[in-house]
Formats: sequence, C-alpha cells, structure tokens
Amino acid sequence: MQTSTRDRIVVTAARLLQRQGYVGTGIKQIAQEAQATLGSVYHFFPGGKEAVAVAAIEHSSQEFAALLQQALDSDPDPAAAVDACAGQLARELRESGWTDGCPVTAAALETLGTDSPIQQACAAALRAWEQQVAGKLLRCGFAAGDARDLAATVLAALEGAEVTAQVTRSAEPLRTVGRQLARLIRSYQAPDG
Amino acid sequence: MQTSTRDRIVVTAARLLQRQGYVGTGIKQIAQEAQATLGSVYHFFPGGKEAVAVAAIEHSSQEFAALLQQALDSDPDPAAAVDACAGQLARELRESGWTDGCPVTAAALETLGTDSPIQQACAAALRAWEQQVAGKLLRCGFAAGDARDLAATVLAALEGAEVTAQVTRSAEPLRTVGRQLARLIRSYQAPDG
DNA sequence: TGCTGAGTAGAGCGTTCGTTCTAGCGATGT
DNA sequence: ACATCGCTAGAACGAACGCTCTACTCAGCA
Repeated sequence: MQTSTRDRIVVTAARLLQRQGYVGTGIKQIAQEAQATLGSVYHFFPGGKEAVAVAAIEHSSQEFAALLQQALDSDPDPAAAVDACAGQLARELRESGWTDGCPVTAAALETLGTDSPIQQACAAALRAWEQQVAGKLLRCGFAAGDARDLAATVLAALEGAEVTAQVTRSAEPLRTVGRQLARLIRSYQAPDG
Repeated sequence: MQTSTRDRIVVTAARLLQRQGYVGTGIKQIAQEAQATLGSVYHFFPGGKEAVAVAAIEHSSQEFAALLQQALDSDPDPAAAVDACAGQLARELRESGWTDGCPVTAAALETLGTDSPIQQACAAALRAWEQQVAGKLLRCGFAAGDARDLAATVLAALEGAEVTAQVTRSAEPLRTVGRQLARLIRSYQAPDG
C-alpha cells in the first residue's frame, strides 16, 4: 500500500467535501472511497466527521496554496500572473467536468451560522491565499494599501468566477474575470496610477 | 391568516436554503418553520423536496433581482451604482449576522454534478442578474462587448466578495470589491478607454 | 342532509445518518 | 511463547431523513 490509510482518508474527504459539501458527504462514503473502514476513520479521527473535515480542509488549503504560488510565480508581471491564475483554474475546472471548484467554499457556506472549527479552517485558508496574492503585489512594488485591496478583490473575483463557471458549465467567466483583473491591476501601474 | 400556506412554504424554504443549503435543509424543518404540516407541503408540491427547492430559488431570484435593480437605479453613474450595490449587500449581510448571503450559491454548489432542475434554476438566476447589470451598462453608453465582460466580472466579484465577507464575518471584502469594481468600470470611461 | 374536494394533521414506512462497540489481525518486544 | 499495540473490520444503535399513507376538518352546493 503506497499511501497511508490516514492520508487516503484525508485526500478522499477533501475531494468529496469539495464536490458535495459537508452535509452532503457521509463518513461511510469517505471510508468506502478511501478504501478504509469505519473503524479506521474513527481510529485516526476520534473527533468524528468534524475532525475529518477540518483535516481535509487544511489539506486542500495547502494544496491550493502551492498551485496558486506556482501560478503567481509564472510571470513577473502581477497582472499577467493573475490572469494566468484564472486560466489555470479554468483549465482544471473543465478537466474535472466542472465539479472540482474551490475546495472550501461549499463547506464554508454550510457552517456559516455556527462557530465550528470547519468555518475557522475555511477562513484561515482564504486569509492565507489572500496573503499570497498580496505578497506578490508587494514584491512588485505596489503600495501596501493597494496590494491589500487588490488581493482581496482578486481572491473574491476568482472565487465568484469559479462558482459562476461551475454553475454555467463554462470557462468564460474565469477567462473574462482574469482579463478584467489584469486590467484593474495595470490601472495602478499607469502613470497617473 | 394573512399569507397563504403555499407562500409561507416557499418563503421559508428560500430562507433556509440560503442559510443551510439543499442537503442541510429538511422538509420537516421547512414545514415546521412555515407553520405548515408535512401533508400541506406535499399537497402543494407533489414533486417533493426538489420541487419546493426550485420554487424557493425562483422566488429568491426574483426577490434579489428587485433589490439589484433598485441599487442599480440609485445612481446614474454605473460605477457608483455598482459600488452602492456592494454597500447594500454589505449592510444586509451584517444585519443578518452574516448568515443571509447569496440565495442560490449554497444550493447551486451542492447540485453541481447533477443536471437537476435546482442547478438549472440557479444558473437562470445568475444569468438574469448578469443581464440586469449589463443592461445598466448598455444604457450608460458602454459597448456591447465591454458591458458583457464587465457585467460578468461585477457579478462574479460581488458573489465572491459576499462569500468572503460571510466567512470572515466582515463587511470589508464587499466594501473593497465595490470600490475596485467602480475603478474598473471608470477605466472604460477614461479618454483612452 | 349528504357529497365533493381542498387542505390539515401526523403516524409510520424504509433508508441512511454519525457514532459506538467488540472482535480480530499482524508485526514487534521480551 | 506470549503480551502488547497500532490498526482493521463490520455489526448495531438511536436519530433523522424523504416520502407515503390514512384520517380528519370544513366550506360550498344541491
């Protein structure tokens, strides 16, 4: 067995959470698709379903952070990098049949009223990704305030575009938003920025 | 009894769907909170839970369309109108304790893989809202292509900002995105647009 | 007075949920 | 050889799920 049972549970749970949300994903389904048994799940995660979900979200958070960093580093120009990032999201979304969107949105929306650790994990993921974008902008010479505002906008727009793309089963929203975000970023680099 | 039983079911289902998603909302909960009985629900909606959800989403779609139109009409300048729209969303979100976000996102994300009527209702709602924004831009003299791209970006960004605002329990993402969207729109009105 | 049909009321169906439980496996240490 | 321990395996629990079903109320009408 190449991967450990625990890892298989986390990875499987992450994928299912991404596609079906928290309530829509059952512990038994996770165990079955991870080729583990119920006993194993509760052995590694005595905290039950919620603990599995938190571990899965943290896994997804780091996994996407790596992809995001790679896309941001792909071009020295931040506007082009953000556009590339949107393109990357569009490509992966299409390849997955429009099912694998943002790995935390679905779970986050379902646990909003509560102050569950799931919600906190999702918030932490969003904050970390935003920091990555802001860091790229800072390194490119943007003012701190501009970098913060732009990073928040970039992340929100990409998030929304991904949802729209999933619902309409089209890559166009992501492509369009990528172009518009690039334009917005460049507007700060213009002479009268 | 002022409102009809059917209307109470639809309105209650819409609110619950918005907050808890499709899977997280039970038929019995809808019936209870709507002060109706299970028999009444299945009397008015022989299609069961799915039919209730579709009716609720269509209701939410029209309700939000009215609010959106009102915000868009509040200012002749499209950039200011979009910013006002973001502000309006931020205000309502805070007043609801960060629970009442986009009325279709949660339900849409849960039914993505499927081709259920719920997913189609959500897609129709998004398309209708985008058309409203595009219409405003067209009326303000924007080129058709620009209006379409901007409308898609505005809607995606607002959608994403609302999710971010809900997860972080802060109005700032919506305020920031509103300002940045206004800037983006104005960049098309500049002399070298 | 009795019929009809819309709407109300809720018991109960089979299924699935998250969780707990006991039993057992195989590798390791002594 | 034996005990220990990490892990696997799945039966079983109570609760909740969506849905079906029968019984009931009550207004309208001849």
